[in-house]
Amino acid sequence: MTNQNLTEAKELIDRIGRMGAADGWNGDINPTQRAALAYLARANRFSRAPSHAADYLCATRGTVSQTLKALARKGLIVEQRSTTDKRSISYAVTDIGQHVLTQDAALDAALKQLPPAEVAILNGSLQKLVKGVLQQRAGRTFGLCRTCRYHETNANGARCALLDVDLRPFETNEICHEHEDQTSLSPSV
Amino acid sequence: MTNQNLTEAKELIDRIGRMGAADGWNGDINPTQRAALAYLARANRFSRAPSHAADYLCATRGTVSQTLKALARKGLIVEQRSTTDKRSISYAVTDIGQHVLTQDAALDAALKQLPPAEVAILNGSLQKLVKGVLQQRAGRTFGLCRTCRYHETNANGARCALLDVDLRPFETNEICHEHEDQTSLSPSV
DNA sequence: CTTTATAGTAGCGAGTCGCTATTATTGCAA
DNA sequence: TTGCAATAATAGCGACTCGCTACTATAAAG
Repeated sequence: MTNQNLTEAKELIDRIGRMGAADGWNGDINPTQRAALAYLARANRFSRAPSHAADYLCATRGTVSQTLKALARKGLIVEQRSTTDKRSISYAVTDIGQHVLTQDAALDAALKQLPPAEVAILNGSLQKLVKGVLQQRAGRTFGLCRTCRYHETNANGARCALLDVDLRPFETNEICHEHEDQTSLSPSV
Repeated sequence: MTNQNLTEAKELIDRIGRMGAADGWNGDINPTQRAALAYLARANRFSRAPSHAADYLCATRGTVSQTLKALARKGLIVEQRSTTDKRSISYAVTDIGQHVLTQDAALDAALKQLPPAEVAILNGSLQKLVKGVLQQRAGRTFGLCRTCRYHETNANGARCALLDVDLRPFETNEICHEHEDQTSLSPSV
């Protein structure tokens, strides 16, 4: 029956995701656009390019490029061209975009009905799953800045040892495209 | 920080679902078609109509109608018109369709890496979430036949008290569109 | 024997999605 | 310094999803 459980888990994940998607058609945007918007809202200033969003969303750059252009057209994000590298673009979420993000519904409510402790356990299992899938497709982890191997604290506050920049306090709670786990060194499986 | 946990849970669910979707582009079909195919493979003979799949997949009948036609075009399912009700159609998964379904990959492997006990707990939480969302959108539960309020055992074996038909043993492990929880009688919330 | 409800579908418009070019730009190396 | 491979983003294609509004059968209820 363990195999039955695996099948069921897979179906449940798919189904709950699909419900979240059906739920995400609110507020003039579609589920994919909502996911991209949510990513940008949670990503730090080094991780708001189309290619980063594509990595996170497990889609191609071409697809994400279209999605972001649609969001920009609707005024939910704004393009910010880099001065140092003229190829790259960073998108910032506007106030309207932030507001649209708050209009979630069903899944939020369902989560609130679960005991906080259970949500924590659920998070743990889901994180393991994400990590497991990531391992196979050689994807990036996109963890919180402060949980990264390159995160340091010094006299000024926080610092990223990889990019060699100081970090504002709030930034350490954002998602980073360069994130790498501290607990590595398990050579494979 | 409990609010942080809720946001994270939502993001994780979305992300793992999206990974599963990206994963589902294997074998000449897209993720939606795979989901519909998987549903038909798990549904009992009373639950394989377009409208039932639409209910399960949280999509409109129109959309699902197209998806099923695409699957039929590819030979993964076959149309079976009902003789009693000439309006309704039931789809059956072909051998080829069954074979395509086995070609999953990343998510399956990641699930296998989790301890079975953790998978069981995960299932429990996800089921509660699904139930919670369903409650809000007044959707059907689509549980296993044998866990239904109308499931009975008699001299012949199993029976459905709602549809008043005898059931073959394997059918009690299939998903049913008419499924209703036994533990009801909580008038609302 | 008409309403009224139900099951499935067609067609529309916007958009996703993988794919293959294509255009800028950057960085490295001869 | 010129040349060229890598990188970032995008355009365009074809198949498809998706919500939506009709629309056609058929079935059931009055």
